[in-house]
Amino acid sequence: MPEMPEVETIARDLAVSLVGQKIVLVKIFSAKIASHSEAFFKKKLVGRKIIKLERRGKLLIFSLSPASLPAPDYLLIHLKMTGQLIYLNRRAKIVGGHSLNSNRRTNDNSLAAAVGGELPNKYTRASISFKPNGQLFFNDLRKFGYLKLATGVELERLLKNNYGPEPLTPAFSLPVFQTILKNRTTKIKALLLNQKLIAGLGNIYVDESLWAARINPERPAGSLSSPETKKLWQAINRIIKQAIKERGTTFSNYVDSKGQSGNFSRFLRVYGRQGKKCPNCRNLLLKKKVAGRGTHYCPHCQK
DNA sequence: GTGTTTGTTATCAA
DNA sequence: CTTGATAACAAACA
Repeated sequence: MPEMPEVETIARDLAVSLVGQKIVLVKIFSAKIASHSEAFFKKKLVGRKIIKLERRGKLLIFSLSPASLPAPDYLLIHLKMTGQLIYLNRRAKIVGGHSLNSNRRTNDNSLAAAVGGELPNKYTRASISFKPNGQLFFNDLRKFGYLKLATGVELERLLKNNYGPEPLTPAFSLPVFQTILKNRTTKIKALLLNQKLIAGLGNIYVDESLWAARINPERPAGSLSSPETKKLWQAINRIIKQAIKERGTTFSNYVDSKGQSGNFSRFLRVYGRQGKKCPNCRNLLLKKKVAGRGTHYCPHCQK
């Protein structure tokens, strides 16, 4: 489940590999994940260079060099739940067998299928080939993710309407966070997952942040005291910062653009740990559905 | 066959 | 208009 730290890791790594490279071929294997036909993607992308790669929330934004024809200026890629972007720095097709992901620690078979062998594989929904070298594979078991072409105007509107301030930026100051929570009756967990209010958090980091701040996920957002709000704000920033440093969390099938797992899994305190002892108070951690999502928490110390 | 996994959006209600 | 709650989506697994 790529959230902000995972997408940030992918964006940083791919920027090193792809910026300055020219797109020479685009293949769409599953029409569902693409905003346009393969022919249209080819027409708009082939011959253009990647000049910048950014992330906003969980969205990857590839800036394309200008074309002479009116054309989309941006390629947007969203990984949603099970999307992966794997970059292979090679000219020709891989001849299967070798493993990209040597230190895999997951029992998810889709991961093994995705990066353990030949690419493209059965979950590869699109691929982009570059000059002078390399191929980017978009794998997505569940086909929730997408590739989308957008003009500058479209991108601007999309970001403005759907993405709130994000952790670790000046826009996400404590006063801004306080304003976001003020007078809201929705559960704090639902609020933190809402990308229009705060961009980048997902189920893992929300559960971890609420535990770190000792706040129950079902508390009405507006009911947090001033000290609680500050504690939660600090927890979010600290956890996201550390998760980026550790190159994200691999829980089910996340891998980075080289097929490697994220290291933050070692630092998870509540996510996926239901039935185990709370690291703070030693009581049992529980899991229940909150805001439609599996929610991990300690009923004893999260009030 | 049933329930579960989640990022995001559609839909409905107030 | 805003806000909030819930279902739906896809595919695989226990």
